[in-house]
Amino acid sequence: MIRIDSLRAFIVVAETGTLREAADQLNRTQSALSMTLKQLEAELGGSLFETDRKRDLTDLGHYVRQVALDIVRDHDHGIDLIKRYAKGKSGRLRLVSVPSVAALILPDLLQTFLDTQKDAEIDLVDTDSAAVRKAIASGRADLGIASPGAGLDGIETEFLFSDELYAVCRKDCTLAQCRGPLEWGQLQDFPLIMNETLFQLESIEFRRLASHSRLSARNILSLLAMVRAGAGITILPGLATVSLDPELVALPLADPACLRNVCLLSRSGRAPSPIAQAMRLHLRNSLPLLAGRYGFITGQENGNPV
Amino acid sequence: MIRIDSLRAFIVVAETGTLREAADQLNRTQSALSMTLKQLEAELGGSLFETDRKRDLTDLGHYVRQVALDIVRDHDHGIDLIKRYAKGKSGRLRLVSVPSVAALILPDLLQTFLDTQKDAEIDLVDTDSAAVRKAIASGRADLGIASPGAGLDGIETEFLFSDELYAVCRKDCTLAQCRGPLEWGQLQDFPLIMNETLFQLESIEFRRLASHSRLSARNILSLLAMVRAGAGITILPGLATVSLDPELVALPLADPACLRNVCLLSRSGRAPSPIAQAMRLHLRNSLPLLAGRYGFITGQENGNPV
DNA sequence: AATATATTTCAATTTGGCTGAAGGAAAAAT
DNA sequence: ATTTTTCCTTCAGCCAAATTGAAATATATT
Repeated sequence: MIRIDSLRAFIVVAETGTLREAADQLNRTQSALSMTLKQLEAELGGSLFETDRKRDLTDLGHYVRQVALDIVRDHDHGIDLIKRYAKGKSGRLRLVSVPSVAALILPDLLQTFLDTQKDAEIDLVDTDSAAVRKAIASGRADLGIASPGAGLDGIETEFLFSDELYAVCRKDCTLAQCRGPLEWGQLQDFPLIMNETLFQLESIEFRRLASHSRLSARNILSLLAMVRAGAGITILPGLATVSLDPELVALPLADPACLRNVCLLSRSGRAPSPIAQAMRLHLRNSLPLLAGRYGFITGQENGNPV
Repeated sequence: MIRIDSLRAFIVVAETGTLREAADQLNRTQSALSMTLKQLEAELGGSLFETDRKRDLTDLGHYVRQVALDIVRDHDHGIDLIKRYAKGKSGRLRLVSVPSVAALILPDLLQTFLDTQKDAEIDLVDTDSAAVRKAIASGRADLGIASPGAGLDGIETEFLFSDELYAVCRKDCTLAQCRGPLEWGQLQDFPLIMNETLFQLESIEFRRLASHSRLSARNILSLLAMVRAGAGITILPGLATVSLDPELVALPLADPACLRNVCLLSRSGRAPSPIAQAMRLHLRNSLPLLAGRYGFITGQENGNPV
């Protein structure tokens, strides 16, 4: 039987590289650790360390360490959930979101949430959609807000809202003079700076434009800096253009497929914690109220379950 | 401390609804289970069941059950990953081999290996012996199959089998008429095309022949093309002559030293990955069975540890 | 109320990890 | 090369914690 404490011990030893130091951290004698590791190795039928000294891990050791880290993290998180629930606390919600939503929508929304759930705690992290999905799939976060995008399995997707895309260019760009929604053709003479949202767009005409793009940026700030510097134009969801640099303008696009879908992601096959459940409801209730303010669409459409 | 076994016990009790039945399933007495649950409840500070009878769960019980299911499932999955990896059932093996072995022996052998190790992945690369040794020494590959040959340090060598060498010439070559194994002398009037295997051969008479050679090739295809074009004769291990061009013939050699040794190479001073270990055993077990088919020798001789 | 079923409690026992001391092997220092 | 130091393993005894079996108690069934 592999005990979880053995894995914990192994992780610490692998980290410190010495039994004695690990023994100190774990408040155990080195002999106890030595025996624990020996037993673990016997169970696996192979060594975890290259020599008696615990400095270098074997191939097996590296693998076990990786998996053990996950096992221990998941385990601790689960136990934590249970204990918090038992204590009547709502617990801590680990939320990961794309920056535009995190910056514009979540502040209000989390505020009202915290008002109703006095003892709830929220960790909010923002990154790009791919990283959000990764965090959810690996269990590092409870709830994610991002574009659906294919990719990792084990993610449950629920549609939240759609956001129209806008072309963004300098105020003095000739494009800024155009009246009415822009057709793809009108963009073709301007260098396009790609960003993550655009990889979702599947329209053929857009793909053609995109194939000529020679520049891309992940971070909105640097993306806009490039546009401001005259490196080209880009396309962004409406939310990201709410408080735009006065040098720049956001122009509507004609193609009705120009939408970014924003979804709520959670790890599938996993019991949602009460607080995650509450947040989910809160989102569904509050988003329609915010829709007018930011001009996005919370239809009854279904999401794109992956 | 909440033990994972307590959660397991609780899950079963919650499922069966009775202590006695759960006790049967878990091979434990009901009193043990009773105490386990009591301890769990003490830890949480609340009851898991509505009454002493285990039929109905409390709210806390329902929640703990949900989360416990996840915890236990994740835990078991992780432990399973580790155990499978440790047994060589999963993971990636980077294998480098000389072409003759890669082409003739490995296909079957890898197939049967993959049959038993369903989740294993193998990268197979073929090159000449020198490159194989380099790949092993540098850590670019886990396991190599090649001639021992001196050279780089840090390589562990284990004898696999010996393969007899044959002279290869055109069917219409006068040599092809000779009966019985050829003596070195009989070859001296024919231009010899050198190849990598021949650098291993240390017989003095052969060295004399070799010193007059003016042509050499690394690639078997071009080597044979030269022989077919009448550029001379060459000498190859039996495995490389298994499906010979119909224009060519392979003739046995008299010198008993005419052997190519094929060895299993691995980086020394390093614990092999479990899958490499599994492959090593598989090779040792399977090669004797193939020996008859391809006419090579898997004696109990020791390898030539470098 | 009486019987049958299910669970708790308690002392005794077993299991298994932990400690501390002694011994051995590797690295560092002389 | 030899000594010293550092680090790890091994072993016997110890101790805590889980388990058992029997007796007591609670809950359902008739």
